[in-house]
Amino acid sequence: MLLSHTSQYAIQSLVYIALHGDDGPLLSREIAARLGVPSAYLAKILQSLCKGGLLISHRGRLGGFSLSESPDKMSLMRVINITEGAGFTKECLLGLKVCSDETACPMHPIWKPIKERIMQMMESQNLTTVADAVREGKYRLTDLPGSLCPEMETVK
Amino acid sequence: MLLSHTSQYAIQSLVYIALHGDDGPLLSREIAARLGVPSAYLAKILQSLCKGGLLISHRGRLGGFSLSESPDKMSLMRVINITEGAGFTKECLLGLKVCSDETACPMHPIWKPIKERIMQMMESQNLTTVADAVREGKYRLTDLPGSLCPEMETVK
DNA sequence: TCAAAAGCGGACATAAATATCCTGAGTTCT
DNA sequence: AGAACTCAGGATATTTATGTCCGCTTTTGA
Repeated sequence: MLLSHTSQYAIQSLVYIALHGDDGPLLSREIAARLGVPSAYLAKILQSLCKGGLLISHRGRLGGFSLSESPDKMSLMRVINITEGAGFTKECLLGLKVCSDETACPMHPIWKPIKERIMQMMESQNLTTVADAVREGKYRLTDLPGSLCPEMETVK
Repeated sequence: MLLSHTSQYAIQSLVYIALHGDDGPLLSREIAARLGVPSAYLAKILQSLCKGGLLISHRGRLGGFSLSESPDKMSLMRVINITEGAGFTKECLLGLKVCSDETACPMHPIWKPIKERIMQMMESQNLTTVADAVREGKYRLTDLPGSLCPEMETVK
């Protein structure tokens, strides 16, 4: 509801790369398979994350995608800004064209603090904090059994 | 982002009816014009709100739509349940198939309290509280100038 | 009784998000 | 150099949400 599939796939992929990308680039195809997400579509998303400066792509043999910088420098807000567009932070609950503090919709005073908390969460959470939560073992990234175990057989 | 256009139109319409529906049913066409929303589309939405039990429709001359019960008994959650479907309260931030307290996604512990607050807001706010906020004059329902003034000339 | 008014509901149209396909360009290993 | 591999990116397809159209039924007032 809050995030599009595109954003969800993007976050999942980046966290996956943060977890498993230490010894070289990861294949788009492999990431898609691990996350159980359409491969060709994910390829487009990874492309846009490259343009957005979060990923670096490598072509040819041993190619793939790797993070452009330290994962703890990449907040979820940076990801969302790329995948949802910059308007994300400005939208009104009731969909009014203009809804600022001055000309507010009737939900504004109730919605505003909640929205701020959402933004704060997106700013404070980054690829490392999420990846750590996964590594702890308490939380999952995907539905696929063992999808986060490096010892699982390689995707063909 | 959080709510679809359909839900936004639905809430706006219901509040409009709560504000102006005291002396008889209101026309779908008039509501749409006041809110600046596509008329034929809104008609469908009002229809589904009838099926959902929030509105009563009246055909023929002097027909239109009126609330089925007291506006303070209609929480926004009731509206959203009709327009977004029941899954709304269960969705995961990262889009995982199953994301409960037991098998949680990595965002779960951060997202859960925020989500609960959103639900709480939707439960506690009802057509009367929102309508009152509009009546106070501090907040708007629409972008149309004077859209909430009954003395504005009738929509033809 | 009849015409006008209003919602009903099915069919259709458009737009945006999601998903797929294919060819080309860059890279690496032999 | 050549073969195998991988991303780039344009074209296309599918799905879902949104939006439109029109003939039908119901209701009311002249």
